[in-house]
Amino acid sequence: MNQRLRRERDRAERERRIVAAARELAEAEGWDAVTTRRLAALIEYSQPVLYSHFKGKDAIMRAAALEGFAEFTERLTSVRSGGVRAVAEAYVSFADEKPALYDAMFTLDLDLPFGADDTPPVLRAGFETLQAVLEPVAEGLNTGALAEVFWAALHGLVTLDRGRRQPRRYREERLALLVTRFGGTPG
Amino acid sequence: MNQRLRRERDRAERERRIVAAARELAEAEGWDAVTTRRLAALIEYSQPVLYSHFKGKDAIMRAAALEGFAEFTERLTSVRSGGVRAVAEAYVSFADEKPALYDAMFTLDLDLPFGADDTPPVLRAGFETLQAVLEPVAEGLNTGALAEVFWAALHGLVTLDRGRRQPRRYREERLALLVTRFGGTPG
DNA sequence: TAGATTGTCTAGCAGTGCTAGAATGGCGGT
DNA sequence: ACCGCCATTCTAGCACTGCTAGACAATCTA
Repeated sequence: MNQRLRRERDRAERERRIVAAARELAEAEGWDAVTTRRLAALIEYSQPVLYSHFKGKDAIMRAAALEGFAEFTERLTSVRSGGVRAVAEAYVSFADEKPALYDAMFTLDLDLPFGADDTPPVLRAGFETLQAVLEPVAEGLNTGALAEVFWAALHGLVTLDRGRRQPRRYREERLALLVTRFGGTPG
Repeated sequence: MNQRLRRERDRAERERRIVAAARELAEAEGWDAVTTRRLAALIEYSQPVLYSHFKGKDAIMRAAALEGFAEFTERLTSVRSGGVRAVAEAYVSFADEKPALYDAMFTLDLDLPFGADDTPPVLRAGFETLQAVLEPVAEGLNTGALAEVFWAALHGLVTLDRGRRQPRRYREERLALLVTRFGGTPG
C-alpha cells in the first residue's frame, strides 16, 4: 500500500506549493494581494483545499514566515566571521531582497511564538548569531540586551526606510554609523 | 446669511468627530475594527457621509496620523531640555500610550508625504527635536544621519516590543543602553 | 409659494475570509 | 468485474469589507 505514501507525498508537495505561491505573490504585489481565491487559482485547486492544509490565511503567512526565519538564520550565520558589520549588512540586504517575507517575520501581527519558553529554535537562531557577534565588544554589558538594541536599530532602519520615512540619501551612512556605535569597524 | 457659516462650522465639527471616533475605536480594538460602517454608526450618520469628508478610509487614517504628529512633536519638544534620555523616554511612552496612533504614523502604509520637499512641517518637527538634542554629542559626525539612526533604534524598540518579539524583561535596560550609546547620561 | 440646489440615505456592487453540504473520485471486499 | 464505502474536492453561499449610484428629503433663492 505505498499508494498511501504517494498520496501523503502529493499532499505535502501541494502544501509546499501553497506557501511558495503565497510568498511569490506577496513579494510581487504585497500581502494584500494574497487572497485565498488567487492562491487557489495559482495551485489550480479550489479555495477550500487551502483550509485542509492550513487553518486560515494567517496560518499560511505563518508558514511563510517560518521559512523566512530559516533562510534568514542561514544568511546571518554564513557571514558571522565577518563580525558586526558583515552581519548588519546581511540583515539589511535580506530585508531588502525579500521585503514581504521580512514583514511577515517582523512586522505583521501573526502570533508567532516569540519570547516564550516554547519558542522554536528557528526563531531564536538568528538572534543568537547577532548576540554572538556582539559578545566580543560587549565589555561587561548585558550582551542579551545589547543584542536586542542592535537588532531593534536594524529593524528600525529597515522599516522606516521601506516606508520612505527616512531619506534615501544617508542610507549607507546610517548603517555605517550604527555599526561603529556598536563596536564594529566601519565599512 | 451666517447660516452658511454655521453650516460650515457644523461640517467641520462633524469631520472632527469622525477622526476622533476613528482614533478611539483604533486604540480600543485596533485599526482592523475601524470600519466605515462602525464609524458611521458612531457619528450617527450614514456611511456615505464619510466620503463627503474624506476620499476613503485611508484618508481618515491619514488625518488621524497628522493629529498624532502634532501631539508627538508637542510631547518631544516639551522635554527637550532634559536631553537625550528625556526625549527617548518621551518617544517610547508616547508609543506606549497611543499604540494605534503610533502605528498610523510610523508603521502603516498610508502614503504620508515624508521625505519629499513638500513634507509638511508637522511631520518634520518631531525629528528636528531629536536632531537638536543630539547635536551637542555629535562630535563632528553627520548630525542628520545620527538622528535618523537614533530614531530608527527607538522605532525598532517600540515595534519589536509591541509584537512581543523582544522579552519584556530587559525593556528598561534596552532603552538605557541605547541612550548611553548615543551620548546621553543613563537613567 | 414654486423651483432649484444642497445634503443625506437606501440599496447595491465587487471583493474578502471562511464553511456547509453536495458531488466526485478511487479504494477495498466480494 | 462489480458494488458500496470513504476520503477528497468542489459548488454555492454566508457575513463582512470599502465604496458608490441614484432616489429621496430638506433647505435656500427668488
